[in-house]
Amino acid sequence: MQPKEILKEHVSKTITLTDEQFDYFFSHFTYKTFKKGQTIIGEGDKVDCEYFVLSGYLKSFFINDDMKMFILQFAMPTWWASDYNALYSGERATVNVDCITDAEVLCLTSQDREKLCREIHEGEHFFRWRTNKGYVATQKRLLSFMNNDAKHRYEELLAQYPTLYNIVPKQLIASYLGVSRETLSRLYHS
Amino acid sequence: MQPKEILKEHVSKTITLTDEQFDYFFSHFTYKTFKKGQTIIGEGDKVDCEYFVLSGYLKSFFINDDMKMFILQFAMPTWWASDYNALYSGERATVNVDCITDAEVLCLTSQDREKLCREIHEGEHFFRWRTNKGYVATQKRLLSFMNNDAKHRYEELLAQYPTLYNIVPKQLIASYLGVSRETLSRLYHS
DNA sequence: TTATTTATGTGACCTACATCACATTTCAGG
DNA sequence: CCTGAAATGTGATGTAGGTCACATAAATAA
Repeated sequence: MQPKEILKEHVSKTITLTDEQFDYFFSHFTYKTFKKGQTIIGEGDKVDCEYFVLSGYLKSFFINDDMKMFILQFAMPTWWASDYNALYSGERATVNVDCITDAEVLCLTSQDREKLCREIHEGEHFFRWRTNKGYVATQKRLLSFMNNDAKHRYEELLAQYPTLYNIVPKQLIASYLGVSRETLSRLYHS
Repeated sequence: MQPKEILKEHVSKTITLTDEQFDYFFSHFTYKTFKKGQTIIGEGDKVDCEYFVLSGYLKSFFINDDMKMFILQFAMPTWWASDYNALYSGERATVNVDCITDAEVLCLTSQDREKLCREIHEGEHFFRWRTNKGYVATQKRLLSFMNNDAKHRYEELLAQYPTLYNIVPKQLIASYLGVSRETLSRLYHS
């Protein structure tokens, strides 16, 4: 399937655009490819894009002072990724985004997103709903963090995204769950 | 300050509306008062409103199977509160909202919010940005949960919201931080 | 293929925080 | 102003999960 079709199908789940409107919408995106391991957003960068994943897997993550990594999100096809704090506030990136596998993405600059939101009311609607879904999902994850132990969170993750298990190194799964890789290893060998 | 002025000042930080537009916007809100301890949204309720706090303090929280409480958010004046999952999905409430103190709020039904978003482009813009801020804040809190220990999170909370310390029972602060009340007590007596 | 890194498994031990028990203080209602 | 009910403090003890150390396996480069 073509990038344009993938995006169209995704957007159509929330809003209805005429073909002309969608052509215009799509014209603001730039197609890019990245290699496995490549950095898309690095800490300290100026952030001006968000990324719509066409193929492959990204991760957005934070590195603390002890060089320990915490994964905020895995991004799979039709998901969006960026450092949304930096993107909306204009501050430098504190969150990194890089490629777990080779990946194809569509880039949308913050400027163009705001332009599209201004020019196409439905576009603004789309981005409101997308953000809202992200908000609710993050809140659920926060609750799960407070409420459940590591084993429970591990099972939850696998139930929700079975594909991750085969594609993503266990280290990264551990970083997502907020446990050490040793603990994760013990969890699923029991 | 009047409810209308409080909301206007709040909304003006993100968007510009003419007086007529704002009058129309405001006409969709309903003023309500609640007593300390009163439930605004209870688990299992049908949720059709979100609440803009004019005065007082609310909390939104989740109760797990062991009857343990987890606080998602304290809502203070000019903050919004609801069960946003239930509100957007139409499902029953899993998150409760109640009053820590006597409170005045403005209620906006989900229907009216969507109506306003449809009729006033700037309105949609406002709600998109508000949600985005919530999203980023929740993501930061999630990171803090993974990264920092209870003491660090405690100091972070007090630095950000010093007023909470005097108004909100320590139990609730503990529930927000995700530690037992005993542990919290030990943290700040050392 | 082999060499060299990088990911994973597993034991021993440590620590932050939970839980339970009970004392003490604070507060709201009569 | 008293009185019972919450809220808070504090000790003793348990446990999930961290950290360190090293073995093994898998992936990537040469």
